[in-house]
Amino acid sequence: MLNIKFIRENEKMVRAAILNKNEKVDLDNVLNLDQEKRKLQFEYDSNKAVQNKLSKQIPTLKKEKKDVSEIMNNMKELSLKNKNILSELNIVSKKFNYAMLTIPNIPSTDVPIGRDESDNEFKYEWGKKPVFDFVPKDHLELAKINSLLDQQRATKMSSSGFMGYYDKGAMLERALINYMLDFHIQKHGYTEISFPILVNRKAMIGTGQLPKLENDMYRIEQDDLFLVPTAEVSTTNFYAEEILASKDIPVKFVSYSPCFRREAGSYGKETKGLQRLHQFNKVEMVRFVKKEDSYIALDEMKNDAEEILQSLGLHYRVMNLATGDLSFASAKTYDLEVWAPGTNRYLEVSSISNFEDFQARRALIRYRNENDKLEFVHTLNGSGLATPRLVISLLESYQNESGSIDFPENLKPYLK
RNA sequence: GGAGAGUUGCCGGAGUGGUUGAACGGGACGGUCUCGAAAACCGUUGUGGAUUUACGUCUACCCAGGGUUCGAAUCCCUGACUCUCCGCCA
Repeated sequence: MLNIKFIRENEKMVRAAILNKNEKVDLDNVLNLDQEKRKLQFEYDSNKAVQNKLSKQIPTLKKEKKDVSEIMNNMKELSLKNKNILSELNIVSKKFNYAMLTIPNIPSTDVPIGRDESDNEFKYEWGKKPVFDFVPKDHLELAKINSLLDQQRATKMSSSGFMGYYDKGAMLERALINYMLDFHIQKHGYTEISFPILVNRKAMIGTGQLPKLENDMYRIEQDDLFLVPTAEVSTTNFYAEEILASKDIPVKFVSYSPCFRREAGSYGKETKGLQRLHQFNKVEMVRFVKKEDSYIALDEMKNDAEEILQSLGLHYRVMNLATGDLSFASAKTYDLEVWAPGTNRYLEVSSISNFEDFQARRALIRYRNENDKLEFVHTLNGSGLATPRLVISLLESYQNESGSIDFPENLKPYLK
C-alpha cells in the first residue's frame, strides 16, 4: 500500500507506475474518495466536539438540580445528525480502503520501463553452458530412464498440473530442500521458521496477493483460508501488526514450504514436465530491514540465492525485471534464470524482490528508529530456490550419454 | 464437538454509565543527589486521523463489528482469539 499523502503529492509518478506496470486502477476514484472521506471526517469531528462539550455539562447541571430537558432534546438532534454522518463516513472509508489496496507499488528508479519479460534487462551471467558430445536429453526423458518422476499417477489422484516424484527423484527433491536450508542457515545466517501454509485473507492482503490475484489462489471456501502461493506469505506476516525494536532488526528468515498456484489461464505456456506446476516446493528467504538498508539487503539476498546455483555448478543469468514484468507489490526484482541444456532454455528459479514499505504498510509492520519514532520496515524476499526447475537443470546439466546422472559433489552427502 | 472463564496502555493490574486516554504498581527514559553507582526524590512515557507556518486544538481507539443512550472501557447482540474441563483424534 502506498501512503495516501504521497499519492496526493506525487500523482504523476503514481499514474506512471500504474501504466508501466500494466495495471488498471481508477486513480481519480481513489483521489475523490480520499477527498470525500476527509470532508466527512472533518464534519464528524467538529460536530462531535460540540456534542462532547455539551455532554460534559450535563452531570454538573444535574448536580445543581437544574432542568436539563431542553439541552437533552438538542443533544438528541445533534446525536442523530452525527450518527448519519458517521455511517456515511464508514461507507466511504470502506470504499477508500479497498481502492487503496488496488494501487501497485512504484518501481524503483533503476527498473527498466517495458511492457513484459522481453524488456527485462540482462545484468550478467555466471558459468558457461555445458558442452556435450551427444544431443542432451530433456529432463522428462532423463526422468523416465531413471524412474524419477510419475506425472500420470499424480494426475490420476489429483489433476493435471501436478507432479509425483519417485524413488531417487523424491530423494533428490528432499535432498535439495535440506541442502538449501542448511546452506542459508549455516553460511548466510538465516533463522529457519516453519508456519502454516493455510492462511487467512488478512495475511494474503498483507503481502499483496489479494485482492488482485484471488483467482490464481487455491481457497478453502468453508473456512475462507488460502493455500499459500509461496512461504513469503506466512514468513512476512510473522511480524504483522507488530512493532520491532531497532536492535531487533535486521531479521533474516528462511522457510521451506510447498507452494500452490492455480495459474489460471496459463495452460499451454511452457508447462511441460516440471516447468510449471500447481504445487511445488520452495525454500524462501525473507528479510525485515530498516528503510535505508533495503537495497543493500536486496543485493545480499541475490548473492545468497546465486551461491546455491554456484555451489551446484549450474550456469545462470541474472535479469533486472522490467516494469511490465514486475509483480504488483515489488519495487525492484532480480530474476535468476538457470540454464537447462536439454530443454534448451533459461528457467526462472528465483525472484528476489524489494517491496520497500509497501507490504509493511499493508501488514502494519513497524519499528522504532534511533529517535524512537515509528517507521515502517522494508521487507524483501527471494526464492532460495524453487525445486522443480532446479531439478530440471540438475538432471539436464549432469547427464551422461546413457542417460545416467552424475550429481555435483556438494549434493552427494544429502543423497544417501 | 460439549461446558465454563477470560481478552484494558511496554508489563502486571484497577475500573459496571458522566470531566477516564484510563487509578495503582513495575519497567523504560530525563533530572536532582554522588568521585561514580545504587537508593531516594521529581518529572516524562501510546497510536491513527483532521486542522495549523508553528505552539497547539479537535477527534477516534480499553479484542473486532454492530446496537442502546444526551453520554459506553463500563449495558445488549454477533464474531475472533486465549485458557480450563470433557469428548474425538495423528
